[in-house]
Amino acid sequence: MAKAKYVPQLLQLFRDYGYDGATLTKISKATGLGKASLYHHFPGGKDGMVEAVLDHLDQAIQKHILKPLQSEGDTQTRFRKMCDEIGEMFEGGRQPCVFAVLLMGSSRDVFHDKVKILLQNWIDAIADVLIAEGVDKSLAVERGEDAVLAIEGALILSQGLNDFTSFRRVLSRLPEELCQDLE
Amino acid sequence: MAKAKYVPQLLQLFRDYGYDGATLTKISKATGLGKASLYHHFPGGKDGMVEAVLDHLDQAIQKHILKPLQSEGDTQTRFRKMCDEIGEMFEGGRQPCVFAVLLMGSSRDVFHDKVKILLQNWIDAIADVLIAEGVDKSLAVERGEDAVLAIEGALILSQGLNDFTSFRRVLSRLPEELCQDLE
DNA sequence: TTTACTGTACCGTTCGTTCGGTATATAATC
DNA sequence: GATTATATACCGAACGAACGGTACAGTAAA
Repeated sequence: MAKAKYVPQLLQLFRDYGYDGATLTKISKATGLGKASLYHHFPGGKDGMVEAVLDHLDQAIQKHILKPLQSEGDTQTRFRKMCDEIGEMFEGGRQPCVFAVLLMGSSRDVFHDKVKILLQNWIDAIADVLIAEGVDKSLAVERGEDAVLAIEGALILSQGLNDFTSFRRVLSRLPEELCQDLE
Repeated sequence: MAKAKYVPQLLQLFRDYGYDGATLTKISKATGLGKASLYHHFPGGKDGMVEAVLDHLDQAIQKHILKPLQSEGDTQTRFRKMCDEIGEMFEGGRQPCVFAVLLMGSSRDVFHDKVKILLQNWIDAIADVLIAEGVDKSLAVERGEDAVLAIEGALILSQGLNDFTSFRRVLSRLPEELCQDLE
């Protein structure tokens, strides 16, 4: 499937222009595919393209976030690994989160359910690590939420201010914060 | 000026649908004003409406955030007041932040500068309080950034999960966090 | 009689989508 | 081996609908 070639380009377009702003003309120009050809690869149209992007992201999260969390070694080191990967995924804060993009604007109603699941998975993955370390479940979930929330907020602030130090700061202190009061 | 009547409705429309999604047809329907009337009140068209909303927000921030911060009384109590106001402004996490909305999508290039200034003002207002309490300037700015960042992130997470507890949690612990290590 | 406002009809443009059809390559049939 | 089918990849042109925006005559109020 040649989809693998186009999905990353679609991801970039939706990050740059949002759902409404990423017009088929822009997509056509960026991918080099005619509009009709786009509908050959993505019969679901524009919405289908977003679905493909979200599926791709689901796998990317599993690979770059869940896997580091479930690897061997010290807990804080594993969180460190996750944060390193996140730093790369968002290019040091220069790239917005597609989840946030899709939640803002007219695309919210259509993709809210899928985004919710992906966010939930992310939070749960962090919480599960803490639970395995003996942290109370509700506290572990709270810390998972706080972690994701800090990352999302840091992305918005970094892009809003055109200054990416806050994103780096959040990522660098996150492992320690997550592990506070551990055994 | 009858603008005062329409600007809050515009704010709501942009929050709900984003810049691209808030079409003139929707705006016309929601305000009860025909297109011609809209252009009479907002000669700048859609962009002019956003400008009006941002100006309105600038005043609202001064009234509901800067004023509580500069009032009399205990520092932590003043932060508490600010957080209460913020809780109301975003209806407990149910309303997205227009800044974030405008930063996502095709409207980013047009309004980025204005949004940046408003975010900066907000951060500075928090930092100034801490500086007046003897906190080192760079640390004070960091804390201001962390506060705004947590609020923005909590809004995204709350709306993404359809669960507003994280927003409330962030607001409730923020005053104490901001005041840590204060004499 | 001027000014503030509005309804209607319309402009050109762009939106997402679809149709009809053309290459090219592989597979099946003779 | 030559000849059909079948599937995949791709595109130009056009579709109706909706977009942001405007021209203008008309009404209401001062």
